[in-house]
Amino acid sequence: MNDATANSHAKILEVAEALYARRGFAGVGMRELAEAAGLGKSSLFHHFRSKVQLYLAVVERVLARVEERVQPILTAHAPAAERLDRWIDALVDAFAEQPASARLLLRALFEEDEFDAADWPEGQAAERRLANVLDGITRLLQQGMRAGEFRAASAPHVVQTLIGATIYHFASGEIGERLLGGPLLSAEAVRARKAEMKQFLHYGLAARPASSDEGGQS
Amino acid sequence: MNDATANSHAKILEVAEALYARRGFAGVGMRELAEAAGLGKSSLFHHFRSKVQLYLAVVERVLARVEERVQPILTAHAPAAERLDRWIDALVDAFAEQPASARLLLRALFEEDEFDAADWPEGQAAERRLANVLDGITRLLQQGMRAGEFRAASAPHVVQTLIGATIYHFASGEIGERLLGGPLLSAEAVRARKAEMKQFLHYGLAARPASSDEGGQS
DNA sequence: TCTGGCTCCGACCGATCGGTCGGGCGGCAG
DNA sequence: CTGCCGCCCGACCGATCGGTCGGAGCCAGA
Repeated sequence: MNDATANSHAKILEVAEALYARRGFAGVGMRELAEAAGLGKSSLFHHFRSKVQLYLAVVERVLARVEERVQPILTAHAPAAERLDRWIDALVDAFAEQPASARLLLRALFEEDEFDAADWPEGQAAERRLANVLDGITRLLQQGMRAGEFRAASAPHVVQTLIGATIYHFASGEIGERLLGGPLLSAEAVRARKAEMKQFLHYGLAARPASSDEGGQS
Repeated sequence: MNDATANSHAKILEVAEALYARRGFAGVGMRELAEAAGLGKSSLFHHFRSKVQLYLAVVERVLARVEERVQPILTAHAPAAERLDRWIDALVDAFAEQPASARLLLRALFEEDEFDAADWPEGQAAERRLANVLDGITRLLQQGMRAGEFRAASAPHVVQTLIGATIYHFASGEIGERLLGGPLLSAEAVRARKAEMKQFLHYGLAARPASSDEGGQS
């Protein structure tokens, strides 16, 4: 694979990521995509066997970037609670730097059955990456619960909310800014988001049972 | 409009909501939709002028259901903090009862430019509903801040996270259940979610700056 | 200079897209 | 019974869909 090939390949992925993030898999045609990449439509099929393969490659690339940021933290030498803090930092950073990723990922998570079972012979690469990330954070939670750092009952709940809120936040675009009354991506906003997430984390994971209203009020 | 017409109309909207929620606007064709509704394709165009109009009608119906649940609470006689609690309850209930709504709404929020500016002459009904809901919660926040019930700086942030996390949660389907290790929609899960959201709310809006980790632990 | 292998392209394929058209059918007012 | 009107349909339209094919241009090794 020489430079020209690699360049076209990368250019296609780049352009495709932007377009798929904006209008989704079904909403973007190969013609439009080719034109945006400065190629003929046939050339796309030289680099990727089919539209589905191209889309999966795009999703996989996004997940790979996230994984690369987030996964090394899991094995660090530190208490689970601190690793979880850093994990959140990394996740927020990853999305803040490339907000299109958040949109694409949000769509992709809900498009599973947009072409399910079909073609897609061994496109599991993307799925494997997603499973890696989810399994990683799940294991981290279990470690924290075993070590008594987290409240067992609500840990998955809290992290689920955390991930959802983060992805949603950076994907929300103008709607989010309208409610927020300010920019989503300024350095300050990113810092504020990290702080908010960590507060939520510590509150949700470490606080006393606090299950609504019964509690051991002796 | 006699009964038969009304029935077809409603049936179409119902079927369309389910399909659009699963595969998005561009992913569902009028043929498929007609077949699912038990009609000929031409008949769809008798009830709705175009595909875009049908889609907007579906989105508007979803937003109307949410608005209907959520809006009356704003004018109740109660402290802002309590109204916000009830607002969250209503939002969670609305999505929990019809989880397809959450998916559709999540997609719709990010599909604005899927057909932007185009056809769509006066389809603002959906947009108006959305603006109503967002303005309503924004006003409630302002009331709470003026009354000193909320911390002014972070209120919009917190509510943005709240809405995002709630929609994401109920839209997340199997991916969410995988991370959670259990069902999303059981009565217990819904209760737990409400509790979690309210905790987050009170912590985020009312607590002291709460710089992470000091705490009274002697 | 010839040759094999790449990257790329224009032209073309059958299928499907959103949308239109003319008419069939049934109930209801006259 | 007749005429009209609202609901529905099959057949059809041009445009676009994802994908294929044969070859043009180019560079490397002989």
